[in-house]
Amino acid sequence: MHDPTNAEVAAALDELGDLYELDGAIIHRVVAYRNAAKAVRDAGVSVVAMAREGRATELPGIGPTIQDKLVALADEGTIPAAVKLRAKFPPGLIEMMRLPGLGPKRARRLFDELGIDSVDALGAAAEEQRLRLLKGFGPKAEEGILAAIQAARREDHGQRTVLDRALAVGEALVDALRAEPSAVRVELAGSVRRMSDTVKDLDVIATATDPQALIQAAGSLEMIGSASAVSHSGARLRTHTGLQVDLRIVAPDQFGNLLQHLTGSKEHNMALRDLAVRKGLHISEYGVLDDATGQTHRCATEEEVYGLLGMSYIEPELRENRGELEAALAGTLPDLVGLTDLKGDLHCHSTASDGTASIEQMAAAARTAGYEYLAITDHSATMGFGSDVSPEELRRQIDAIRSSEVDGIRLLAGSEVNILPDGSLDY
DNA sequence: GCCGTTTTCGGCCCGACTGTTTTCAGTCG
Repeated sequence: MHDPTNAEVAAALDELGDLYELDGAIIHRVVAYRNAAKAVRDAGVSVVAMAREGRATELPGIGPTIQDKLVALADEGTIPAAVKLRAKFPPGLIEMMRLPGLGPKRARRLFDELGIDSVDALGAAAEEQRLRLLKGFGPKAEEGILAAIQAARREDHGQRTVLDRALAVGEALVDALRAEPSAVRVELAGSVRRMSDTVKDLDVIATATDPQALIQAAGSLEMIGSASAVSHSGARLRTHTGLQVDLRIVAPDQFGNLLQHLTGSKEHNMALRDLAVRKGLHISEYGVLDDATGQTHRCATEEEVYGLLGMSYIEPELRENRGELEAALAGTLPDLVGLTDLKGDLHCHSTASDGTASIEQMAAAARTAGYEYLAITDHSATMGFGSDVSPEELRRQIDAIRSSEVDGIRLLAGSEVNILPDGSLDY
């Protein structure tokens, strides 16, 4: 029997949180389990091993009670409280409460009062219009539930877009909006601004001399397929590529508040607000309310928002509540590696094998990017693809690379480059 | 259930929206 991994422990804590939520526990207790699950997921060492030594409480969000439950999970393979609750609530209930529009309270009432214990049973009951018998449920609820079930079955909900595709669409959209006469400032927010690996949708915020004109113009852009939820403050757009875009127009003196709010992450914002409350400040997308004066500070920039909390500016890429808030308070935020820090590329293929550009073209591109060196690493015949390169041809290519005349860039033959332990190059 | 340069008890992020209600609970981002 192996010790449960951190991922397994975290899943067990999340499940217990779900079960307690169905059981009607106060939300803070449920949140405590989810926080603990996150702490376990983020831990770099075995949390079960820590628990056995009584040290799991060293992790933020894990106290004596969860420490004990972790030991039980390690010793008995399960948490007794979870066993008890699983007997009370069928697994289908957890699936039901995950449907958009349903939550723990409503899922629980459907189970208690109508005996509905699975998504399938729920769908059947909605079809037969039996849900409206319940107080608080009406025709709209039945409609919404059926739509949610269909969406879940189609599995197109929860589908995410890889960053490079989302970023390309987002930057094109921002460029197009900036070209509108009514636009003053247009920026990407959300997970794409944090450079998350994948994103669910795009958030764009803007200031404008004529908000209505900009919203109208956005809906008629060539790349936009449809616009919905159009209001005085924004619109929901969908690109032809299928990506959803939430556009928000904001007053210039609140641009920083909204940009900070919509950039997230949710975890970062929750921790930031929690920290602010301890200082008597309340952060929202509209401003920062100071308990002491009753005044709400509107911030044109994010620097002002973080500054009010005594923090230096936090780069979007760091906003995941992984210690960046503490570092911003202590002034120990790291300098992020940026494109300008890249000194070269040690893996590229030319038209000599399966690349699409010549050595000279790539060297010129590398020089434009500010690189110091570029290693050409074309396939040899032993790789089994690309053109068949004999040892003689390889030698000729190395000579060609060495004799290529491109100013300001050092060209290396990949087969002859070694990276030394200290990171320097030997060739 | 966790946590504390406001507390060992009493708090725990903020606001909008929705459908169903006669003032709001539940859900969402």
